[in-house]
Amino acid sequence: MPQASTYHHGDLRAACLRAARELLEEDGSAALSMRAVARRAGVSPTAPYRHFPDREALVSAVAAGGYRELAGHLAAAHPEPATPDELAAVAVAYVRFALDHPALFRAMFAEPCDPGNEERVAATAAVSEYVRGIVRRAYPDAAPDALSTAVWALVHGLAFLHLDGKLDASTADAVADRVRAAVLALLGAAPAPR
Amino acid sequence: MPQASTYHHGDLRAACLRAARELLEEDGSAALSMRAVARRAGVSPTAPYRHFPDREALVSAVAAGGYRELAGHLAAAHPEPATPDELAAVAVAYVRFALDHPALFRAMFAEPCDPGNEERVAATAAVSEYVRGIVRRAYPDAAPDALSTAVWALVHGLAFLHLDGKLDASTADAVADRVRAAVLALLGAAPAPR
DNA sequence: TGTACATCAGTGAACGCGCGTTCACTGATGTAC
DNA sequence: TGTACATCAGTGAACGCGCGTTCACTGATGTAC
Repeated sequence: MPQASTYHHGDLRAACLRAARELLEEDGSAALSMRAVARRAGVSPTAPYRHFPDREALVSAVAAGGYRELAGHLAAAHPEPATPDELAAVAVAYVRFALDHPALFRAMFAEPCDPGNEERVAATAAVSEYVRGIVRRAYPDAAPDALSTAVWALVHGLAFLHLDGKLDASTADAVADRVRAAVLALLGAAPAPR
Repeated sequence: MPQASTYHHGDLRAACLRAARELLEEDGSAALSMRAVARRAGVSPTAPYRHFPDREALVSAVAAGGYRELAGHLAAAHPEPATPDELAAVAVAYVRFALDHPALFRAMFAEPCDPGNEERVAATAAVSEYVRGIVRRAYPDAAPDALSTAVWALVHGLAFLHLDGKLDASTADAVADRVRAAVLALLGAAPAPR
């Protein structure tokens, strides 16, 4: 590292993404800026333009990474949820992810999103497919579109209401209990768990 | 209007709120700025500071107005929803409001919101109380907290998923159908409609 | 193996922008006598 | 009714900021002969 020729960074693209993530983690209400990312990556303000045509592209790439991470996090909560209880555990994980990474979550969902960015569109579709898969397995007899849309919206709404301070998010336990209770209130009596 | 002494505006506070609303309606992804509001109100950039101590105060006031408007819009959809169908109609109205006033809706829910603003806190509480009241009336035997949280989250999630382009919002009918189907999928078989 | 040269990935100065907010000010209004 | 004066609601210049993006550039790398 000392005498390393520092002029060519080596992997600035990855470094930018890492820097962006760090900035989002540090300031939960930060909006990403090219300059801040460059600064954090230790590089001139314009260097990132070698790797991202514009700000939108950077944000989309960060968001896409976030979707993948979220998917992993959900799968870790329960690989194949089938009962309402197991679905509730996945719901808790979704909301937890949002609260643990608020700025990232906002970048993923609340920034006006460029539908032309393929990576991003694909990553969003993957999340939506994942939810649909879960719901279909758990409720094979229900209308899959309506029910999976509803489940995603329910969980997503819980995430944002907590994130935006409309529901108290001060302790993790209280959040988890509330999310579980909400999911069970609607799903506990829902169409024929297998 | 010609010879009116224009120096003293008369009711600049209200004019600022009106201007802010107009700006939000015109650019669905606009973030409010003091200067833009002043410009729109036809007044010097600093005049609004006579009426709002800072930007946050202006935004909160606008948001509070939005909550009241939303409440009226929901009540207009159905004054006393009791069946799942009637609840679905209110849900459609909620999502419709979000899509018809995207920037306002974001200002209401997605801006990091100052919990010190009493007007705003009260207006939020009113929305939440309204939902609770509806749910309690429709499902008197259910746990009211869990169920009303769930219903609000479901509807709120539907609103944001459409708003942020994760669900197709290109035609009003498709949105209404999807919202209705989602609500009925979860509520149709839910605890004992009265 | 050595050299010429194209390519690539950075730099740094500069552009023009809009913003929130402060400050000293001034024109209009209303109240007390 | 008329006048002096306090108060109020505006103005306009200025501050310092960070931003996205462009441009001409330069240092490092790798390839062809």
